[in-house]
Amino acid sequence: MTAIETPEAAPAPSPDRLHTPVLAWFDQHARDLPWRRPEAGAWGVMVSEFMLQQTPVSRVLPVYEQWLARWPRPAALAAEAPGEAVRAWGRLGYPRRALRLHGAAVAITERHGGDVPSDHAQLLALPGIGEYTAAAVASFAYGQRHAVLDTNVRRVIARAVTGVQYPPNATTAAERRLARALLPDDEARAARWAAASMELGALVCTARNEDCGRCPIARECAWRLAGKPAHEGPARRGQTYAGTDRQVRGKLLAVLREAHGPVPQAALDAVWHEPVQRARALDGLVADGLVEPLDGGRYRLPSA
DNA sequence: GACTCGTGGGC
DNA sequence: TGCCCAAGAGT
Repeated sequence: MTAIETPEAAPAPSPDRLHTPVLAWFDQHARDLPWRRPEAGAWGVMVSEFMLQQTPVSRVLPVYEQWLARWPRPAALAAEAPGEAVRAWGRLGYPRRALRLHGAAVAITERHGGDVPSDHAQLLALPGIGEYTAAAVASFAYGQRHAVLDTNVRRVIARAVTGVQYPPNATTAAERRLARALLPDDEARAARWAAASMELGALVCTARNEDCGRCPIARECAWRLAGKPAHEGPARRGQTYAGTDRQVRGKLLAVLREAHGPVPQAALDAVWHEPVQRARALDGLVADGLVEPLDGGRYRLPSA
């Protein structure tokens, strides 16, 4: 019978064949980021993780430095008005993160004696900390063994192991299982692997224009061995922005951030022409606790 | 699960 | 130039 050459899925590489090259690559190419230095401590790691949610490193760097200089410990931030956190957040985006980081600092001060907890469940219970951030802090700050599944790691696993270009839209149980199975047994090595696989996704195995020529596991990569087939299925949801409530909220909050005191309604009305959407956006900011209404139609960042 | 929630830079 | 993306969390 005639053998027909059909594209066949490459076998998934064993974990050991991935760990050593990726860890060696990380030794040589890891960026020197301030939150990776020993003096950052768990608080520095935690602050960086909040800021890095959906935000590029280059934009986080300056804000991170100012933040840690001003609030070197959770208790220092907890003693401030939440509006100060929102103001210091600047233009990082998603300002509810600032509010949650402040709330987490308050909770750490009240419940944990001012020290960032090392326990995964206690981290997860803090505002603004979800599955990823809890694992990241426990792993990066405390050297624990956790699957740290961020967008970079998910993409690396999707390609190197599963053999597809992109991971699913939302994290699946299968991905969690796979990530756990890939974790080195040794705790310190597992923590190192978490950081290394994330860095590989950030620097080499990027969403677009991946650089397989610099990839330490190119020879093991199931996706590359399969001929790098294009992503199948529905396109991932694009994020529209222009004209949305988010844009209006951003404009409103920018005015309040830059004003050091109550702002009259008229100053807010000036940033968006359409009154219904403008009012809805402002209501949303108030409901979120990002804006505090005062008497006389004035507004300011939250004082408490 | 589907949506919302900012901002800016790279291609 | 527009579109895509960036260390997610909460509802």
